[in-house]
Amino acid sequence: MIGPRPVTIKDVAREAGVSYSTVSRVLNGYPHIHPDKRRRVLEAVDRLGYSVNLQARSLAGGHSQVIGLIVHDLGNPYTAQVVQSIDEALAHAEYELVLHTTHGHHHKEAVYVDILTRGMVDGLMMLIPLGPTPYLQQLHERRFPYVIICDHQQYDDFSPTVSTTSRQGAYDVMRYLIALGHRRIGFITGRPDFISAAERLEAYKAALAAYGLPLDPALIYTGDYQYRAAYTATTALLDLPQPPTAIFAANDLSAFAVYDVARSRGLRVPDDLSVAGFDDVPQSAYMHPALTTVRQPLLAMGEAATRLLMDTIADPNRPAERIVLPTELIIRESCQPPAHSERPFKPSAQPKGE
Amino acid sequence: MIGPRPVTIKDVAREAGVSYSTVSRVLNGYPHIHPDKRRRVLEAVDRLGYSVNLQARSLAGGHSQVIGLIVHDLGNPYTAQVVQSIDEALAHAEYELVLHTTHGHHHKEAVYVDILTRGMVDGLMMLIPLGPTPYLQQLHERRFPYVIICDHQQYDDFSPTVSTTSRQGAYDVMRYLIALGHRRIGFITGRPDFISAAERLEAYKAALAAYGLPLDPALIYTGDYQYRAAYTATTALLDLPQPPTAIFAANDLSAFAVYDVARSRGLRVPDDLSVAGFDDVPQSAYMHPALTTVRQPLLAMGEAATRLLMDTIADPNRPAERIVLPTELIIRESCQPPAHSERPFKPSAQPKGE
DNA sequence: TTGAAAGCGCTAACAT
DNA sequence: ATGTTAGCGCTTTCAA
Repeated sequence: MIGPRPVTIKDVAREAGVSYSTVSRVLNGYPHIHPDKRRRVLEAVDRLGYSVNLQARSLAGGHSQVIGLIVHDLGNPYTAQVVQSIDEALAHAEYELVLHTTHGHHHKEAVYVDILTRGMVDGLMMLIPLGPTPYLQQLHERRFPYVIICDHQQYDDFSPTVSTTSRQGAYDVMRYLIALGHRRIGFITGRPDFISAAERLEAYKAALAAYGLPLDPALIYTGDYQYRAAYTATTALLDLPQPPTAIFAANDLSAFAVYDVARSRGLRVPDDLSVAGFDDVPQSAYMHPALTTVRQPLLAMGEAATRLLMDTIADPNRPAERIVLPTELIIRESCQPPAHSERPFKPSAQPKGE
Repeated sequence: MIGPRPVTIKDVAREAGVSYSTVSRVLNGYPHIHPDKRRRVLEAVDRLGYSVNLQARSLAGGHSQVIGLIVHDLGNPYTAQVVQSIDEALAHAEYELVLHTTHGHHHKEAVYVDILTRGMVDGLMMLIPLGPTPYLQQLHERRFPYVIICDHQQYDDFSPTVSTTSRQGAYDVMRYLIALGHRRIGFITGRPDFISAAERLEAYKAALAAYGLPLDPALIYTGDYQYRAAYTATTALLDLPQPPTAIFAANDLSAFAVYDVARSRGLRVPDDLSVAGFDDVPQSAYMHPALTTVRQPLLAMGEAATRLLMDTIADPNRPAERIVLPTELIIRESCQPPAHSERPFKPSAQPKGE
């Protein structure tokens, strides 16, 4: 890189006729400065078009005003939305965003954490759908500010966390489907190594149990949150001797696959088959029929995570806060009572447990 | 941040029993080093778990191994896809990604460019749908490596650019629709201040002219690449005394709105109304009917941009290369000959011009 | 082939 | 209230 040397703090100092630490003080909002000098510095900054070199500031022990975000996969709408809201919230707080994607390789997480926390960033956000790992423990011991965003509630007991009532959300779907009168409800799971997948499966089982419905293992088919696996799963489910009257897919994308299999077999949704998803990605509302699903408060998650991280940066010793955001059952058009039931099944009493 | 002090190059030097500039040399692949010392250094690095502080390296005149990406809006699938592919390509090249979103505020572009190019990054990528701006000129004069990604072909004449044959893509859609027999084709434009929108509109007009079809201004309705405006536009178009038999929307999201308006009026796509979009975002294939659209080579764009930037970093004085990637007409299910035409209209001769 | 030392631009003591 | 100075961790001369 050739061309005019960037304007440094020293240029400003010379231009304003003050020492360069005074310039630094003005720039960092240090209180006791003669109004005159402050004005002169500000003018010089303006005139010269100076702006701070974040690397240098950070190296010198200041803050970098950069935060690192490590995500698992940028490709799905869920992640993309959360990233966007984090990005927006961070912009308000005048922070830069360094983004790292592990592309699904878990071993890269620790590497990226290491790179980023070596002076590069003031804080770290992790949007990684996995369980506890050693680097979190280290981060915690170093009192390095970080926050975890996950769509379930338990990670470990020392990490600041933003999560959602996703288990409850899955339960809500099931309760809704059961109340509609469905007794054979198929379930397409998420990627089994994700905690979120296990949680939703548990909720599926819990709801069945709570309403005294039998658990038929044949109705549970393992997916991976992707279209293709869900397509296969749906085919298998509908080929069952006693096929389900409703299918609950562990995420919206999987639900879209259910739509397509149904359509290819001349089955109408919801008349012949009810379908519910999870996430409420933007296109779910545009589908036909519009998908009944569980909304994850994606925007709120990003905002909460940002606030939590800012608080932690301000005081790295504060106890780990955990924010749990509510999911919401979004009832649209893809579910109705099963074709052959005379009328919706009304749970007469309280479910057992819950 | 408290806790164990990060391992520095000096620690490694002490551990290996060499001077710390030797460590630096080993780490940077400097050739003339005694194999023994090299081994000892490497072992010490391993034992201590050392990794370089990118800030310091960058400040000291090395490279930061970080590249900056400025995008206009992370929220749309188009951007998200390109960002993902850039991210992936960059990871292969062992670069970090600093992401900046202007959230549509053009005045922020220059600010971000300034921040990022002050030592923070080795190169810059811009995914911003606008025309020439002064900061590009400056970047060019400084020989600061950057590349522009836009979906049209002309930006300025000195910027390395990755673009697509998007004008041709729009023309292809029109030719296809015309060949199908449509004579009244509605057009929902993109956001007027985007060059891409103007280009697609031009292509629309050019195709009409080339095939000797009249240009009815009533058939052109201004949108903004968003669902809502396209919904309004479609309503207006279908309310015309002589409504179009086909609607070409300047992006897929707008085409989805056309679907919905059609559906709400009991019009079947494509039987009663043909619909074409632009972009080929992932969900377009899942819609029913599957959307005929123009595929932008989003992944290839990210890869090409990365390669171009790497080349420019390697030699900042190389002449600006422009890579133009082909779009592709993806014919799916949403278009067919107009209901009342006896048979598809076949352009008998070459169109005039093209 | 290697070590010593001078900065990169900045912040934060330490002076005054 | 302000100037002086010592680093932050590293790369890169410059010597040897």
